[in-house]
Amino acid sequence: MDKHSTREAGRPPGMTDVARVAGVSAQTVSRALAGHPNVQEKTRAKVLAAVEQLGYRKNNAARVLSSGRSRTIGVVTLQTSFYSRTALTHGIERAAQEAGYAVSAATTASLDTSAIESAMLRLADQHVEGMILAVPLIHVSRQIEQLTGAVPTVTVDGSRTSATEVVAVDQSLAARLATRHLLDLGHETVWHVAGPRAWLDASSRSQGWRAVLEAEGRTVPPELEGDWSPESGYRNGLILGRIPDVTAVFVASDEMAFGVIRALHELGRKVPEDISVVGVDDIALAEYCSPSLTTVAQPFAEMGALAVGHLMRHMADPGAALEPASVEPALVVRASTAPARRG
Amino acid sequence: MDKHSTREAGRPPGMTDVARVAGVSAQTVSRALAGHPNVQEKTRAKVLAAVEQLGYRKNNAARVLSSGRSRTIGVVTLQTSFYSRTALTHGIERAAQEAGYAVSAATTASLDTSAIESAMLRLADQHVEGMILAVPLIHVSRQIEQLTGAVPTVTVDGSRTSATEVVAVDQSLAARLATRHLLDLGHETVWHVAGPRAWLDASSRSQGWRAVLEAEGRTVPPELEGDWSPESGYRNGLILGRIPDVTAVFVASDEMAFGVIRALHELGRKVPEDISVVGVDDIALAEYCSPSLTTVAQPFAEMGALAVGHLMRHMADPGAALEPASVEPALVVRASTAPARRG
DNA sequence: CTGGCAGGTGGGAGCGCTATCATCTGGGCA
DNA sequence: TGCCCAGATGATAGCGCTCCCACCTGCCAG
Repeated sequence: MDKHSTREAGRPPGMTDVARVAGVSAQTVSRALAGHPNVQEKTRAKVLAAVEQLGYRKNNAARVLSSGRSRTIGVVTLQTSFYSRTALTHGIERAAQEAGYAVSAATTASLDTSAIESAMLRLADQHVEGMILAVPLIHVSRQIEQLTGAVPTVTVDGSRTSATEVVAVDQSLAARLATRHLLDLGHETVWHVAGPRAWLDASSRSQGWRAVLEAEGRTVPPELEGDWSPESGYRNGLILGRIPDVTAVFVASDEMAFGVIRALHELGRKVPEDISVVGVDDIALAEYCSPSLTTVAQPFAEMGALAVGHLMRHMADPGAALEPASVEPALVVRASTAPARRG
Repeated sequence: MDKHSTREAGRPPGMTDVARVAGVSAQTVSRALAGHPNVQEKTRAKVLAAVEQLGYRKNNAARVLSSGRSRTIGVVTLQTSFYSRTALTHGIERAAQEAGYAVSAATTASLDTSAIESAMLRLADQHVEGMILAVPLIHVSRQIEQLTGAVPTVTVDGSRTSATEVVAVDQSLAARLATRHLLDLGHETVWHVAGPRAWLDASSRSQGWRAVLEAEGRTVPPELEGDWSPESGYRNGLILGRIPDVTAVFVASDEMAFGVIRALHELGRKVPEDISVVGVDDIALAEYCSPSLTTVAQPFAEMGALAVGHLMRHMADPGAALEPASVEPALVVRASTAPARRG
């Protein structure tokens, strides 16, 4: 049990208080607490005891001001509750925490360059030592270029500036896996409900899908576009379900896939008997959809860790340019896909 | 180091640089930028021009150190991607931003008192001016009691300490709405898949459900318990589906409800023809489930705003105790519920 | 026996900003 | 005309910590 603090002063105890109690200098306290090597075990123990006794807590603001180091990284994310963004953020938080860094999040409601700029500026104001841009940055403004020059930055699934490292899931591969899976099942061709064009990962998936069809000499159906929402999937599903040719659909996200399946269901087209559907993300609910959803799982946690790792190395040596890295998604086959009916 | 030299290009411009360029004192710059009333328009304009010219950005650490005010509030959340937590966090972020406060998030992987304590301490280290506990705090430790005494705190859906304000969705009402809806449809009684007992909102829902059944003189079936995951819903669904009596189920979250429906489906029990299911949350996918899910919508964004509003008032006047506030959920009837079959 | 060297420690000097008080201007009023 | 007050500005002193350097022990080699 901890005892009541003996200090009567209104102010919380400072390093000098600890120093006085431990019978050493403030400087030694600083070193002992920072894990500096050149401190005797005995001294360190005394300091720790004093810290315990006083209930001392470091003052972060003072540390930052004095050292210029904040031990904090910033993450810019879009203000949505799409699974992918949430999962990625968690991966980043965990990895950062393990690396001894705090995470400061700045969300932006839109993808306007100016909105992203302002989020980055907010982080810069907090003296973050590095930033992770988890938004599909397409346009790189002068301002952003300048910021990424000043603060080590890693972009996730986005464009790179001259000074930015990029970490990404190989979205093209995700699309190729999904498309090939459907072709392997005997479908003549595969339709595609894409994400918003402004998102880099959406367009990568679109390209991967197209590439496979072209390589196999299949006709490439016109591409439909959603906005990641289940509702947009539903709308596109209502269209697809009215086209007799459609037997296989690759949807750019699980959430949209739910909408597509729902629409097909309402139109009386059975999944997977009449139409096979593949999503992307492998959200927790994918397995519990009816039918359970075949999808391409994205290693979000791994991504977050990778992004943080890259950022750490970039921060340690801003000069050395790192290779862009990518991690590989994996196909998860469930019940929403079936062999094409030979008719 | 020569302190007499003019500013080098290496370091970002400081307030003294702005002062020099504007031809005023650093003090006046501070006042002008803080929107202090006693500054001439002309002077303020000069300062602003100098700021613009130099690209000056305030140093947050120095401001905090000097003034003791951080203009930041902290949010403690559980490290999950359950919809409810994500949505609430967004509500908080938005409201805080509008109030001119930054949000610092501290996630905890577990509900251990010690884990929550450590998250709160991390926030305290960052000199947050207020905290929002968005975790279902059950056990209040001395340490926590002490922290909430030192930093204005608002709890969302949790216990209150002696110094904490509480904001909550009326979860009991949510449960009563769902249960009564099912009874109104003619079901003899309603089964319940609850959330983890450790969560206050889960137990409130359980109580509300039980209260309605008892008030109506119905038999209260044994309660099943999940962990919010779709998978746990599935497991419980496999049990419920094997009990012939079951015709109506109130599930404590949409995500679990998906699992329940899936399991019932596999067992050949039709929803809603054989069994009606109601969830809680109204996640985006609820409408696109098959059948679309009847659920109780929670006003998460409103909650976030309410919590921030409460916190702001509490911060402004820590003395005056505020009323606990609650917002009301609303039933959304979709296709997963139907009248009981008269047999 | 002495110099040197290394690990430990202490003593300032700031980091960039704001709080506090002092100073200086300009009217309004007797 | 003068006095006084209020509004506008400046000077100074820290906020709590970490940096750089000086210092002081020992202990080894020369």
